[in-house]
Amino acid sequence: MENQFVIYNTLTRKKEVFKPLIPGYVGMYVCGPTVYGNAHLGHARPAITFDLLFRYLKFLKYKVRYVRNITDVGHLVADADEGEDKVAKKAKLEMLEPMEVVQMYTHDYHKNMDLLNVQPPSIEPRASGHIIEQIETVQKILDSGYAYESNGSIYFSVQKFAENNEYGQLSGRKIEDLISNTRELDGQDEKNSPLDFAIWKKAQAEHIMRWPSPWSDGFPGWHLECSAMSTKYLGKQFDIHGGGMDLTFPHHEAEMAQSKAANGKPSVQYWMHNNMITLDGQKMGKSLGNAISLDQFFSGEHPLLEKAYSPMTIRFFMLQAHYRSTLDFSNSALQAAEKGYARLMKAMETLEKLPVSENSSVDIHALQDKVLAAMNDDLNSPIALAHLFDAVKMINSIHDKTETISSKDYQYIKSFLHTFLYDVLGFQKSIGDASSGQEVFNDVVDLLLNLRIEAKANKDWATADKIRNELTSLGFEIKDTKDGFEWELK
RNA sequence: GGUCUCUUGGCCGAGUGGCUAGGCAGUGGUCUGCAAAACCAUGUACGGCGGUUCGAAUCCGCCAGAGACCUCCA
Repeated sequence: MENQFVIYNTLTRKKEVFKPLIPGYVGMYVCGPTVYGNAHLGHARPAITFDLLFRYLKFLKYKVRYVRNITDVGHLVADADEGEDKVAKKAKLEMLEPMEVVQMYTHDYHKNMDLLNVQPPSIEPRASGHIIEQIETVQKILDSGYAYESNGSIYFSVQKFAENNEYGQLSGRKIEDLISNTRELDGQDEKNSPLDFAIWKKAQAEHIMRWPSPWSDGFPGWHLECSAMSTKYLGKQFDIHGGGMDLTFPHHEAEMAQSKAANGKPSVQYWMHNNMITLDGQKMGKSLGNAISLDQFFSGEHPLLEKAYSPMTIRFFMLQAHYRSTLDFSNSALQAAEKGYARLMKAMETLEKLPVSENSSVDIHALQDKVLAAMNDDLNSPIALAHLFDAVKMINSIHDKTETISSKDYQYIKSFLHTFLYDVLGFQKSIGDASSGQEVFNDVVDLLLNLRIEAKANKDWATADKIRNELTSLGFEIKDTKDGFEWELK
């Protein structure tokens, strides 16, 4: 059976069979964070979505170059707005250097991505480290005739570009609609048309991040960095470009136009966009002031959070929804995810000690096919997970001896589940480091519980209950089993 | 205002023109001295009104509600 990997292409609004430009190799570019605030739940969505894609492509034996940028240029303006002299006169050292801000939040982002088990991309370029490339890109666009200079700034002429190129295709917009719907904004008089966007901007006096260029001391336009850096690391044409849906317009539309203007051909084969995380039905975003940071999720320190949620709970929560659907945050949804994830991981532990039989009563290949078919259908992780819960049922049934599995099948499915859950979905076992002190501690708890077994054997319920109750009050959870006990420290 | 999208059972969340998604909660059971945990089993659904069709929650139209983008945003 032919089972091809299909992905939804925003450009064509259809699912398409994925076929890389060069067989066996994939170039993908994803818009990373603008590092001016703590990483929040919204940042985790594209990171996890495209981490899944990255991992799955590697699982399919592609050699992948994954580029995810850090935007550290263009949006950073000195805090002292409104020309307040008192603030400006204060000692310079009391103000944060822009790069200090960038460093702080980049570190925060990386730390949280690690916790979420998001693999680092192959290359993580920073906009500030590619000013030269961006200036070159501006020059190329000027040479192509689709840009013009105005008062030291360079603007991209959308209407001129649209005369013999597509503009608006990605975001489904028409030039006429764009013209009639553009708002009146300040500082638009330099532009020939409100549709035009800056690719190089002359810096105002208060703008602290600035670089020399042939046109002015200034900084590159926001959309430009992605064109320049994707071209540099992936070539003029590459396979996949990803990002949040909110970036389709204007960012990606502009990027597409710039890249084509600079390179003469369309750059991206497949555009993929993840949907938003919502809070009470509204997009969660820093600018909306309703974003909950990942640090807060992991610590539980936020008025809206009933408790702390582990990074794996967040990861599981996201993968339980399709990446192109909005996903609504709530405590009950996260707690449901937490329990579901625990059940899945518990079954993975049970998997290690399954009894094998002569024959299998279960069809492990059918299971594997269903999981992979779901992934092949535009990364349908929720369906894949649904089938993995069938696997949970299967594992538990074999454990309870109501189903059987052959040794050969056992090795096969164990290997597949390990690969799929840990390498593709990126789940991790809960981190329980067994240091030597920990082992002694474990032995002591076992000792106490063995005493309890003896007490039980003697029908000394008072002692048995005392041991259990006291341990419980210390935060242990005691479970009696057929042949003994299990415990864990909550 | 323009463009587009969404509306699924107590909650989250898939999917499909006719065949049980799944998770959590609930209920019943197994296990247990009791309990907890675990495991097994299980119900309620597709915003409203029309239309197409042998058959629609799934396609079309209208209405209602919600959201996204149009400005920095994942």
